[in-house]
Amino acid sequence: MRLSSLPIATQKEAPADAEIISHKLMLRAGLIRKLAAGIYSWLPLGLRVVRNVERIVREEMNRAGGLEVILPSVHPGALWHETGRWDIYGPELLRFKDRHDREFCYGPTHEEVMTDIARRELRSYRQLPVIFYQIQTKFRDEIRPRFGVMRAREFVMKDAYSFHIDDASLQETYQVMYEAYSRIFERTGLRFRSVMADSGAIGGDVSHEFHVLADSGEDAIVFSNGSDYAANIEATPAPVPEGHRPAPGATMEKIATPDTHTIEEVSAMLNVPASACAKTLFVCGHEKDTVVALIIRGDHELNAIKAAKLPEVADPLQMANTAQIRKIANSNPGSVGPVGLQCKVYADHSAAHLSDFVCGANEDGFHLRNVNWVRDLPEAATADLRNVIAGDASPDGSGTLEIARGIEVGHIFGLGTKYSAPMKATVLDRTGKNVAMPMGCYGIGVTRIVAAAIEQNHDEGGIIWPTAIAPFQIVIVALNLQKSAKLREAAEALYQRLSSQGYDVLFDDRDARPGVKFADCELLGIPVRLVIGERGLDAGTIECRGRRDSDNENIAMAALDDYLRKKLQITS
RNA sequence: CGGGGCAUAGCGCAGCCUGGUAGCGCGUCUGCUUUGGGAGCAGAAGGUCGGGGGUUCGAAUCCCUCUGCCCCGACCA
Repeated sequence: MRLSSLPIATQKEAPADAEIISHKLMLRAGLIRKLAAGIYSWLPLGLRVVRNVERIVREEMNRAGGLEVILPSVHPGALWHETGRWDIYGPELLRFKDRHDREFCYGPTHEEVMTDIARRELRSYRQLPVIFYQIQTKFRDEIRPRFGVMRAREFVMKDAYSFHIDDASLQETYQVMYEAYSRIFERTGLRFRSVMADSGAIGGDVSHEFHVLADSGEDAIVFSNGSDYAANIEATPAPVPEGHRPAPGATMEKIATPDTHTIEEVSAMLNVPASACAKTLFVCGHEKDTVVALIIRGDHELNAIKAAKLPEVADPLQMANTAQIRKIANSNPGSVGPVGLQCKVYADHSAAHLSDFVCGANEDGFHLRNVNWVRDLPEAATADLRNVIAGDASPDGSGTLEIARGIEVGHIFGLGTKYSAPMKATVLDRTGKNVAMPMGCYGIGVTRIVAAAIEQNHDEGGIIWPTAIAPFQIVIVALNLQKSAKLREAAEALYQRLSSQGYDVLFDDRDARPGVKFADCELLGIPVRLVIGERGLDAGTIECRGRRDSDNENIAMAALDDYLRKKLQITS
């Protein structure tokens, strides 16, 4: 592509509403443009990256035995009623009606549609297992779209679904897909990690997530320094304290703590560590108008996924509002505690292990000190309610846990018959009996990978694309073309030659000053830059520089092919 | 959804408090000069100040309302 024919100008300043680096750079480089909140257009350079990611995904899906399809993005509501998800999916499901007043939705995921295909087409165990996949636009009406295409409402996803005669076959395919995913992310050139995950709303028992590692990631992922244990923090069990709870010491006393609301403030005022405080959180109960109290040690954080699994607690987790808290605790948030509560109380294992702890007194401006379970309040039901913290023992018993940030770009699930049973997607087994097919589903956020790649790979100058997904492998910068016909001929010839050799080449043939061209090269992040100027022309050399290099290399024209092969070593 | 904020040229912003002919930087266009790290000079185009309503002789500015967008939020107990 000739840059002179691309009518998209790069920008020095990013729009004020872009917050994270990938969003800013994508806008400045002209990869995307916003149409509405969470809805983006992909411009030529951005689309090339998307297509490269898609190509890798498609190749590996095909290699894993997947069959590509394209399913409709608009779904009849009736299909979603069959599985009950029309009612439980919530406002993220974009619903609308056609001219006949019939219900439809824009597909946020395609289990229903895929299962409908399966139940129509699949008749016999002899046809199984089968993997269908598609690469297609999804829409999820996110509460708060943000971070550009990272958390967009409309996005491109690869979703695959597998159908099986039994769980053993599902597990086999699950493993195949796990390996395919690992290859996909290796081939993108990104640093990634697979972790065990909570299967969440989609259901099933086995589940792994694939995360691109980046400090700006929204997810916390946990791994052991003593084993290969790795999991999403949501799914990591916290260790249960060992040994007996220390015996109660001094008598419980009430102390005035005016204007002291947070654990930090309380622990500073009373000069006790946060780990000797108990914080009380009220969440909405499963039964209407009930609340449940959750007690967590002061230095710990509530894990919403774990809490929502408690039988008395509403799923998804919803915090009680101030009015509900006042009603049950007789005080405002900031002074609440577990002593004397009339509602169901759960204590995290670590909180249940506390003796002589500090907590709110259920009276505004007061806290209690030297509080003890059994002696001062009934023993609470215990559960794992907290996020693990760095240094906790690994759940598999070897090593301690460390925490890193990640961007979730892939997720695979063993679904079982969660969809096939209600939708009656059955086949005949060897004995001639109808059985519901266990299913797996496997997703990759194609457009999110593009943003994640930038989050992980950028510098002050701009994007640094991994070669495999870069919009172009090579950029030819021709300096002062207008001054020398000879220079122009040489640049043209090089562009033609490299293009015909199969390289994706961007030719900066604009009549712009050198500084402008160099700055754009860095912003666009093309892996290899070749500069043609008067300097090397007569000497028969060309100036080469990798995007991450700090210096130029002058390569003899004859040696250019070797240089490029080495620099761009493309894995496949 | 709750709370906060913003909306003025393609992008970034000022002007608003204290009402009186809409500005700056970048970008764009023309010309000349310049040409190895986002050039200089001269000129130009481009805005119904998000929409609607009100107050006023007069509204970007004050008031009401609608819309759009952004940020924060279940981690405060």
